[in-house]
Amino acid sequence: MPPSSLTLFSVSPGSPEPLYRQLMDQIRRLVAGGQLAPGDDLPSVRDLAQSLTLNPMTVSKAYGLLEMEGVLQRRRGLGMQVAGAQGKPALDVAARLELLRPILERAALEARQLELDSNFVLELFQQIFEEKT
Amino acid sequence: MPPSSLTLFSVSPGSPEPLYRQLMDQIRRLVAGGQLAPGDDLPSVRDLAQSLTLNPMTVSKAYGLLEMEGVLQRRRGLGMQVAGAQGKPALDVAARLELLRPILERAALEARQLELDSNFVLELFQQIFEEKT
Amino acid sequence: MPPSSLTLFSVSPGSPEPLYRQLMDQIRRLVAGGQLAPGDDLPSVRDLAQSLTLNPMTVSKAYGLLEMEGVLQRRRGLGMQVAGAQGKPALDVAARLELLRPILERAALEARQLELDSNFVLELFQQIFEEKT
Amino acid sequence: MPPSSLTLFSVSPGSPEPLYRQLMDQIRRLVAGGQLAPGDDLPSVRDLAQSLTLNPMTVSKAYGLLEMEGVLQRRRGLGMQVAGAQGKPALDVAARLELLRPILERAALEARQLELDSNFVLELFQQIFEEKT
DNA sequence: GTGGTCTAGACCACA
DNA sequence: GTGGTCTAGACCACG
Repeated sequence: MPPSSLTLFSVSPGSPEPLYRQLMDQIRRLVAGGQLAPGDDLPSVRDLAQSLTLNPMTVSKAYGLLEMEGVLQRRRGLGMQVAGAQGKPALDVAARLELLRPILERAALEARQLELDSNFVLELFQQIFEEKT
Repeated sequence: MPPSSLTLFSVSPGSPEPLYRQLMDQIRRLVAGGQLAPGDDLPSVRDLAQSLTLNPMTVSKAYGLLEMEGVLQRRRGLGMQVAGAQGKPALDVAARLELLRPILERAALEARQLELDSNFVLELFQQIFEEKT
Repeated sequence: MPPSSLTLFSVSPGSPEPLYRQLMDQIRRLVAGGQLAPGDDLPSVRDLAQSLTLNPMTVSKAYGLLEMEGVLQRRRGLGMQVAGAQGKPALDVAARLELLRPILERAALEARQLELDSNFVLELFQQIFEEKT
Repeated sequence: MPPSSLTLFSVSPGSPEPLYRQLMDQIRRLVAGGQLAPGDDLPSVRDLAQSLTLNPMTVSKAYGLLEMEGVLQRRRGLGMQVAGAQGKPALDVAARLELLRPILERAALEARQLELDSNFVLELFQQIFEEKT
């Protein structure tokens, strides 16, 4: 159970989404996608806060709420780690797609409001998707 | 340019979305969808506020911000109306696609964190895009 | 004393400046510059209002205030005309330059806030000035 | 990034210019002139409101609009600060000149209505421009 | 009649 | 502590 890299994480201070919530969503996705596996250690509150230039309380709040959800578990004196198999089984593709649905709906809404053609939008999306891979 | 009906509008006070923002989104959509055409009058601040049981300032804030965006136009002493073609030079397709880029990048990021395959994601996106059209 | 042409006048509804005041300033300038000479007839309230798509009351207010200032004079049943020599003598160049000073100061202020070099600004100004002549 | 002093700010309640707009203009000028540098903190809404004996909402309105313009940046729970270089890509000279064009066109129009010679006008403009620098 | 500004005072979410 | 939202109610300029 290797410690997870700091480079997995990022937040956008400009977004209307609260910072602690951005973090929570992100960790949930990383766990669902398997990039954070059960037993993996998470970065310490202090390290992650420094790396993202956040207030440590913000990171702590995200960790705390995810612990309540059962996604993470606190091991006294050792930091947080991803909850084991008894917490939640890894999600299959269909379930992970469902997690993606909200943002796709929002993007589709914006595209329609911009009166954009489906083909152009899909093409741009594919291009963005692949270039950063 | 008939006055637009009060019945076009509604807000949900329970939503986390601020009331003035709900109104803005709604008006933008009505304009984009053609239910409010350039030159149409909007309900007066007071009428709309009363109809939605809102404070007039809340409506006024929405109107004011939409004026700054170029969606609406003030006619002094006469009320607001939907901005005509001269209001916005009408962005071309490429420019509008650029406006969409940020949310697509965010969606792509989330999809990658979920370890989802590009094909599945694009398919879901297309389906969402087209079903609501 | 020919009737003055409707084409001399214009207003910008988008400006923060009240419409009646825009009209007043404009007429004062046209009189100061000699394009409206003492004895010249002004367009009727109705004609001018229609030509500028203004409320006739707005035009009437401008005319009324200029009458109080002595710039215009009302001739019963015949409309307004530019006040004669006894009203105000034509302004010399220095005086007319003074009337221009406020907007030049405002333009200079904006240019400085934009950190623009005096040479570039003057060049653009000259170009604009001459192309529309 | 030191907190900016309260003593930098002032408003005149007697002016026809709205208070929030006076504040906006002042902050824009302070930023343009370098007295407020990117990264500097602004006084808190409450502090500035008390110092100017304004309602906090008035200050908040000014801050909010400047944020929309990209001049200021919100740091949640920490207050506002002057937007950094990444906020605005810093317009080049040509683009900034374009922002100046509307007022120069208006000034040229007024000058023509006053039947003023281009040389006199440019000379006065240059004089005004340079004396206040 | 229209919208715009301002105040006072309350409540909320975020860090 | 920070800013954001909303209300109630007042006053103003404009048309």
